Amino acid sequence: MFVVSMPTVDPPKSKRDELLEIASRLFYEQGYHRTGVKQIIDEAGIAKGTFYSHFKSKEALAVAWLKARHHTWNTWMIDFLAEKGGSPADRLLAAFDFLENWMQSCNYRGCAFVNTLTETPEEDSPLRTEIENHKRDLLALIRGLVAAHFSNESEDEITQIARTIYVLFEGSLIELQNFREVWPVQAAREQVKRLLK
Amino acid sequence: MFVVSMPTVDPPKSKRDELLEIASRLFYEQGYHRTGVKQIIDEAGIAKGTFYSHFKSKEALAVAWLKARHHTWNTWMIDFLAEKGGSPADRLLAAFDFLENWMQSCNYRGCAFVNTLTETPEEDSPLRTEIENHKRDLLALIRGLVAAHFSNESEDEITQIARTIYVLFEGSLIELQNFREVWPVQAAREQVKRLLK
Amino acid sequence: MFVVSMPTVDPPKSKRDELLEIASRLFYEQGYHRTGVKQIIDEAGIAKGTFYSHFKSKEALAVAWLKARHHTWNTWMIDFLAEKGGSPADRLLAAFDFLENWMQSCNYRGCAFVNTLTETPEEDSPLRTEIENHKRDLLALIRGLVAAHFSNESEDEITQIARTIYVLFEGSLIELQNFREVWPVQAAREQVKRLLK
Amino acid sequence: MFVVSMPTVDPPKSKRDELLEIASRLFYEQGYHRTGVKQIIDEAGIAKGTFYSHFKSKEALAVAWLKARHHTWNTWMIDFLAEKGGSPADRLLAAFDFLENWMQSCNYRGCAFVNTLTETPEEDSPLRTEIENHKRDLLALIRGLVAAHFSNESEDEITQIARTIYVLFEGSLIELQNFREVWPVQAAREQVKRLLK
DNA sequence: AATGAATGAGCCTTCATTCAT
DNA sequence: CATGAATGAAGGCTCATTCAT
Repeated sequence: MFVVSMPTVDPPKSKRDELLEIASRLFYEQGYHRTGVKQIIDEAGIAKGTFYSHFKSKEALAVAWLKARHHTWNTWMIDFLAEKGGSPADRLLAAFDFLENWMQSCNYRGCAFVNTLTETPEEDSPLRTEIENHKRDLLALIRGLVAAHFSNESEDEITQIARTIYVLFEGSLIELQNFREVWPVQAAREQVKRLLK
Repeated sequence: MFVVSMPTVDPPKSKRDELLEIASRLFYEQGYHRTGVKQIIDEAGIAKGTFYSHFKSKEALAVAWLKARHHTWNTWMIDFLAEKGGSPADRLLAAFDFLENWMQSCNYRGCAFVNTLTETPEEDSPLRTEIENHKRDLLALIRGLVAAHFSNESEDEITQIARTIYVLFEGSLIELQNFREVWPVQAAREQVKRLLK
Repeated sequence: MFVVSMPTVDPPKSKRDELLEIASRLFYEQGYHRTGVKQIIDEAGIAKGTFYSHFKSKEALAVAWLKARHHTWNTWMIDFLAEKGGSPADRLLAAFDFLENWMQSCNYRGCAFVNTLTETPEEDSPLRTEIENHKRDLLALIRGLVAAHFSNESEDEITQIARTIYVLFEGSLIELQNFREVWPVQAAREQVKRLLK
Repeated sequence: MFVVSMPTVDPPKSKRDELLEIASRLFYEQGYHRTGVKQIIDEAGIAKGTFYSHFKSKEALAVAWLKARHHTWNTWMIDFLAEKGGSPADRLLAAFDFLENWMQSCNYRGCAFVNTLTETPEEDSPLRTEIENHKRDLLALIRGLVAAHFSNESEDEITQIARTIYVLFEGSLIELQNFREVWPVQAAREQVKRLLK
């Protein structure tokens, strides 16, 4: 069975990449605010100043993290969908399998973007921009698959269905985190199945 | 039109209540970790020691906050449903109207419980217990209305539908926070409408 | 074999006595500065104000503690000497047996008076007065036994021997605390044995 | 006459050394617990953060203090013995002269190691390790001189005598601190004189 | 007597960032 | 590029004591 797990990465080429990799792990596992610059540089074995020669601030690092994670996560999921499906409908359902598998990996801490969103009240924060972009792309991905599935439906109808699936996806994401049980994603997937008939 | 907004409260009877009120506002607006004890006591105009004679720790205060908010929020929503609906189905739909109204109130920062969840990786935190309790109660509320609507369906079917609606509710909650646009809740409500037919 | 241990005390008659008893235990086990008034009143189950109606300050409580301990400890040791000895010389040696037994009781934390001395740099502190009194009395006790043993020696000679034994006693006290081994007191006792020949 | 006093030190090379020097003085004069990090940094004229870039904790600073003092104090005493004596026996007696001189220096506050011992009930504290090491070395120093003096005695006998002298030394140390009078060390020295005959 | 809220200075430690070297 | 000392506000929390009730 295909198991969702972060692909192991090659040894990072640069100090910057190494910092990014360390920060990615810590930001995800502990959250943005709970992770201090000190911890990052300690784990990287570099000096304070070096850190700031690579990133102008902790926030800038977090932006880089979200940008990178956007790419990684998308690749990760799209590869999973390709592995599983089949038809657009199969792929849409596979997105929820992806979620279920991910949640069952030991370190599941929810969605990095949602977690960062709730930690960031300021609407004009650059972090919020990354988060919105990521989620818009996810919605667009879903919409693409819905459009391929329902080739005869109106644009509006397709948008509506895509949004519904998206909301189900996001709701699953957060409730898996809350309850650490699989029923939220299973309920969501069943509903999507019905939607795609 | 009925507008969702926190009912104004009477002048607090005790310093403890005042602290709780101030903390509630700050925790909600800024998040748990971004709000310092210093800020709370400054706004309350009291000394550090006084704070700790009322609450044994910042975390204990946050637990008290979530417990109180659980009650306030439930009352708030249940009153809204009573105002609007009618039938159990109407009430279920009204829950999403509630969400839409709430989101349009100027200070919407999402769900206090979800926000605190993502700030709290430790699964054994007392905060997590409050969060889970709150969400379980919300799910139970929804399930009660679904059961009243579908009196002929099996228990399993009712559970399944309730869970779906719950996931749609939670997904709306978070996406309203992300996009500050109403479409997520509208898509969710439309889906619920279909589910209840 | 006779074992040194604090005699169990009757249930305290007054709140004051109870406070004193609790504080005695905590001051001895944790030291004077490490023991807070809060901990004392918590263990006593009384309010802050009540504490200060019984003792005008934490220092006053400590003075009361040392005064009481002076009496308790003296009784404790003198009873032990009476049990053991015999001749004045036997009693002097028994003082070191007393030390050895005491040290082997699980909670040995050294001499309360010496510990408080080292925690109290201010020479004019009321605590220092109690400490000095206690030690002067101990020296006097030893001198009395030495005088009884060496009835033909000059006053000066007796004083000199008493002081030597006293210094050996004090040195044992502190080194038992440091090494948690019995050799310091055994070496001291052997020396006293020779001195008394 | 040779007077015992801390040799004046060159202007410290580094901030770290300066901090250590200031802390050494304060820890000795006021005790470990009564000396706050705040006071240390105020006297050093540096910021809080700077302190913690040099020492990871107050306890780590205290360990550094005891390590340095171990070295300083040993040098101090050994130099004194070299200055005075002569034969091993002379040196052993000179150790008590050292004590007497030291005590008469205005700031005598007893032995830093003994003082810290009584402030530190936790047997597994890193401070306790330093204290034990220091005292073991002192005992070894005494034993070396005793062995040189009594070249014909058995190892056991030498150990026994060394321990006795050590206990006399420690007893003097603490009683000089208690009474601020010279008789304890004089009594001890007389006894040592007899022991070495 | 007894309560416990109130004080405010103090506790040790961490924060993100800067800058001279 | 890299270092790491320096900043100073802020982190959560405890201290001994007072005082109105």
